[in-house]
Amino acid sequence: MTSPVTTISEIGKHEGQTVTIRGWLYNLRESGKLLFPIFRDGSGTIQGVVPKNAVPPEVFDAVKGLTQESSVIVEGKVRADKRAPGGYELDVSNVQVLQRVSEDDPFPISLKEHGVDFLMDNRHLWIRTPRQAAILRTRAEIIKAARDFFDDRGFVLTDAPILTPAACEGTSTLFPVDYFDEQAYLTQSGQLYIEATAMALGKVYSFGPTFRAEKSKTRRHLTEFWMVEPEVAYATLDDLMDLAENLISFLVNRCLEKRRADLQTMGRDVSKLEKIEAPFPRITYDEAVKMLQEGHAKGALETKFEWGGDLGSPDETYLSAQFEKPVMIHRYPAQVKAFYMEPDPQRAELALCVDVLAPEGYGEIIGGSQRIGSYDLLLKRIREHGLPEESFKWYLDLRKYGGVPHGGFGMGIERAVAWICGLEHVRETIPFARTLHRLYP
RNA sequence: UCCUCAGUAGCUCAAUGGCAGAGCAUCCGGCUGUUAACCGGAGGGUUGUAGGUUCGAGUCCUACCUGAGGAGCCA
Repeated sequence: MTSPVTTISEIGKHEGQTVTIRGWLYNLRESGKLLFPIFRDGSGTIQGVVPKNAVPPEVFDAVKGLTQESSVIVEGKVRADKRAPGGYELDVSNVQVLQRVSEDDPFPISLKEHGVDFLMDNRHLWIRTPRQAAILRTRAEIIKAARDFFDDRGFVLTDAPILTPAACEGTSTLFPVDYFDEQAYLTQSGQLYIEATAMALGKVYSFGPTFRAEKSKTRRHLTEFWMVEPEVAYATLDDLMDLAENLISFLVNRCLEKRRADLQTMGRDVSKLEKIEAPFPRITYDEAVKMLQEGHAKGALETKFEWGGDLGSPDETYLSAQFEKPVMIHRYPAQVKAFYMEPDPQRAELALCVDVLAPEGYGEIIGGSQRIGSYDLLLKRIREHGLPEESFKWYLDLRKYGGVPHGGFGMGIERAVAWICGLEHVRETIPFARTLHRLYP
């Protein structure tokens, strides 16, 4: 085949020309002496047309009865057709079958419905389907957009180690690993390390995987997930909220601009995304408590929320349902938050922190805070939380040598993707999800 | 760890305590505009595992295994 190779997503540029597509057979419809193979190549799908009286007999025979997901190189003429979902069809002139899938062991993912367990056992094949491919392309777009956002604003990428000697926040469960003669753990946040790089470089961010051995079984949890974590020297809580809302607006706008067709493939209601523009509503924890208590009085919430506790999942869902945009809740009681958060100078019982809740019940996608600047207060908090002082010696050094106000936040990529794509579960947002009961494939 | 639900053909699901079934997939045949194509035919089963109740168990009981959704915790 001598015609130029192109991708299905670019095929409209070749209308009237003969081109070569390299991909797989997605589906085949036969109507006697007329065959309709649908090809996919990773960039999209296109229907081919193979009339028996218009092609060499060997081409017709190669397509007739061809099995789903057989790999093929196809040559044909691109023709605009109103009947085609993508606007174009391929009048096939030549086909080379690289590997024919056996009828004895057909491709397991049919075009009909399947259950979660079966699909996750076959995740390595499930990702070939148009919907999953659209999700993975959108995830890639969101990651690229997040990096563009920070790179273009003077942030330096400083990735944190994945193997760590101790917990970043004493509470969550860690995955232990043997590290020669020592015990190491997989990181659960890069935050403490990027506080160090922020003191070196000013504005920094990390992007990488994090691991939490929590026995959580919900649509929002993975044991291995990816975070983008910016950290900024001299930043205040208001600076962080500005940064968070601008980041999220940027990500959503990029997807609307570049991945609109994929969002439609997923069935996403894009009108809801089009409302996502900074600024976002900002409410204090005190105001959130008031709203939750009103919600309970109206019967929308089962339990009455009392000041002082952390927000539960139903509470977050209720609060986010009151707004069309993500809502930023700030100044939680210090007692329910991490040891490193700066107290509010106005009210010492509050922490200068913020959680960003995505709309439509997707829950917390960002959590951040101003960090403690004082050496003495940080040491006091480490002792209060019963953390091993020796492990945090380097972290305390950051306050000993030129401590400054600073802060940052972490955004969970999978939750952000799940919300933007409108998915039921975060397991579809990552190529190979790791959950409580799943380590295969 | 706790609560709830589920497990029957390769897949998705039916079956009042009384002969284990359908659609899709596969195979055979038909069809020149199909859109999860359609039409006709065929093959395909240790009903998650181990016990128990019963004349008789896919169905009822007990334990266990596996998975899902949720709580807690979190991004």
